[in-house]
Amino acid sequence: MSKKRQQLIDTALQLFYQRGINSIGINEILTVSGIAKKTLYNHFTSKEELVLAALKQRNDNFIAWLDMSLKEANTDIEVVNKLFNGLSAWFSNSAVELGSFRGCFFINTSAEFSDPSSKISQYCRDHKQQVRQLIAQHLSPSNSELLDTICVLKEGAITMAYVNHDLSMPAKCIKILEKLL
Amino acid sequence: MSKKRQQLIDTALQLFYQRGINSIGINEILTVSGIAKKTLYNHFTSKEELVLAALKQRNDNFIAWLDMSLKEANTDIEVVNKLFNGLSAWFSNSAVELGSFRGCFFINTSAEFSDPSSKISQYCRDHKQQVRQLIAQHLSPSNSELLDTICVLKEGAITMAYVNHDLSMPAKCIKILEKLL
DNA sequence: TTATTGGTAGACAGATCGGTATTCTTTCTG
DNA sequence: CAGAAAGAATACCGATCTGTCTACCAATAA
Repeated sequence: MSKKRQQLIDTALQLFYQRGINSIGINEILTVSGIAKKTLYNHFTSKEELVLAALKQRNDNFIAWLDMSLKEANTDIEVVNKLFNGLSAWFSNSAVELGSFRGCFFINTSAEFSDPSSKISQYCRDHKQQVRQLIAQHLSPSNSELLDTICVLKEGAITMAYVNHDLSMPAKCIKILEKLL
Repeated sequence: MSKKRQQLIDTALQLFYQRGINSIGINEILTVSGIAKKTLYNHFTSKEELVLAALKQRNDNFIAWLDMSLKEANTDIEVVNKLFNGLSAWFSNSAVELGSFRGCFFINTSAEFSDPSSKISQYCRDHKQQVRQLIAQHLSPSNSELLDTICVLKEGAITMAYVNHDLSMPAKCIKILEKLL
C-alpha cells in the first residue's frame, strides 16, 4: 500500500524489538526513518496502533521463517530437528530474516504491558497460538502431548537464550525429545 | 536497617513487579508509600539503585520460597514434584509470599533493559543461576542433564503461564519428567 | 540548651513524552 | 497546466519523567 507507512513499520519494528517499546519514543522513530510526524499520524492514530502494526509485521516475518524452516518435515523427529536447529540459528544470528536476536518480541512486549486484556497482550497470545498451530500441522495428528512438550521446551529455550545467555538449549531439547519419541 | 528504606523497597517491588519498571515513576512510589522525595534520594542515589534493591528483595523472597518448597525433597522425582507443584501454586496465586502472579520479575525486567551488560540485566542472570544452584543441591549430583531439563521446562512453564495464560504446564512437565526418569 | 540528624512538603529544573497545528514544498492526477 | 493530496519541517501543548533544592519540623544527642 503506502511506502511511507511500510517504512514506518519497518523502523518501528527494528527499534521496538532491539530496545523495547516503552524505551522508544515516537520522535526517535521519526528521525531514524526520516519521516515527518504529520505523516505518521496520517497513517496511525496513536503509538499503540503503530505498535500493533509492528507486532503484526514481526508475526508475519516469524511465521514465514518458521514455515520455511519446517518445510518438508513430515515425521515427528524431523520436525523436532528442524525446529530446534532453526531456533539455534536464530539465537546465533544466523537467521537473517529475524534480525539480531534479542529474545522473543512477543514475550518481551507482554512483559512491558501489564493489562492482559489490552490489544497488545492479546496479540502476543495470538502469535503464540499461531506458532503452535503451525508446528501442529507438521506433527502426527492427535499427539497433543508431544505438541505441548515441544512448545514448552521451545519457550524455555528462547527465554534461557535471552536471559541466561545460554545458547546450548536447542541441542539439549533435541536430545530430550529423542528420548521421549 | 532503616525502616523508611525498607518501605521504599517493598513499595517499589510491588509496583515494579505488577506494572513493569519503565511504567512506574519515582513519584508514584513516593505517593503510594507516603515518603518524601528527599528521603528516597537520601537512601538511593538514583532510580536504578532502587531497581537493583527491589530485584535483590525479590530474589531473597523467591529463593526463600523455593528453598521451603524443596525442603525434604531428596530423591529426584520428589524434587520434580515439589518444584512444579510449587510453580503451579505460584501461577494460581496460592503462594502468598510471591504476590499476585505476573510472570517472572527477572524475565520481565530483562525484557525492558536491552543492554545485557547493565547491572540490572546481569542481576537477572545471577538470579537464574542461584535458582539453578538451589535445584541442583537437591538433585543427585553430576546429573547435569536432568538439571538442564528441569530448568528449561521451568522457564517454559513460567513463560506460558504468563504470556499464553496456560496454567496447565507444571502438571504436564511432571509427566514429561516422569517418563525421562 | 543547642546542634545535628532524618524526615515532610513541595517548588523547581531540564528533558522527553505523545499528539496537534501550521506553513511550505513536492508530487501526483485529471 | 491546474488543482489536490501527501509529505517535510517545525513550533507548540500539556503532561510526565528523574533529580535537585529550599524551608520547615521533630526527635535525639552532646
